[in-house]
Amino acid sequence: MAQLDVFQVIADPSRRQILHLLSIDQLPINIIANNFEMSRPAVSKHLKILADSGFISISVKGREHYCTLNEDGFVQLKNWMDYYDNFWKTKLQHLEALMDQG
Amino acid sequence: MAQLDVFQVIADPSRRQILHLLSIDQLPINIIANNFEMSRPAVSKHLKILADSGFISISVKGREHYCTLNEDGFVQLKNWMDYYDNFWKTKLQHLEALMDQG
DNA sequence: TAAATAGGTAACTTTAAAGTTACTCATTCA
DNA sequence: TGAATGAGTAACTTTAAAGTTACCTATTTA
Repeated sequence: MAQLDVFQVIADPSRRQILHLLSIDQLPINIIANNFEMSRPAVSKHLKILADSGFISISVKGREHYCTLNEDGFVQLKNWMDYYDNFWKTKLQHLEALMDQG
Repeated sequence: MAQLDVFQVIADPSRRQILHLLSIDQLPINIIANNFEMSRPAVSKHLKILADSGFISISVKGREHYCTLNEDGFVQLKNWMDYYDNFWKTKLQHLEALMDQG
């Protein structure tokens, strides 16, 4: 399967909403689906994408599949963010250095 | 115009590559376009999207349009990231608290 | 001032993503 | 054990995004 792009994964508002739900509590798939207008199979697809890209884990308990947040996907995003965080921090420090000189 | 979703904006690999280029130096549009296989109008569209969503600023110098990174777009992403950073930090602290008890 | 350079935009095509319905399997419970 | 519940998946449709080409304007320079 083609490696999923984490940026592509969180581009979808529904998927971000799912992540937010799961940041409050772990939930079985039907409960998640109840929070959306769209059909359960649609939610199911989103969950598969989130699982394949490392944002959630799914554990089967009887006939229920519980979803939990998984740090892996977030780490990839954070690495990207950190680069630009550092860019802006460095820029600010540079400005401060100029101020000190002046 | 419909408000642009910053997550949607950075979902495109070309746009992220543009941001990376601009983290090294500010550049006029043609120079940016030279770094890509795609046509200049395609790059131009990406730049408009990046500008409209607050990731870059464009300043006209004669017939050249210089592109620079703009912090606004990044801040929106960072706010989102911080929520989940906090989620994982809190979770770790909770685990540590359990360890201390046990 | 004509040619070259820098860039915007409209019209169109292609493609992939997100949704749907219909079907299937597995588990639970009455 | 049959009905209900929880969930996966295949086949299809629709839509929006990303790219293209063609054409236009503005600025610079020879």
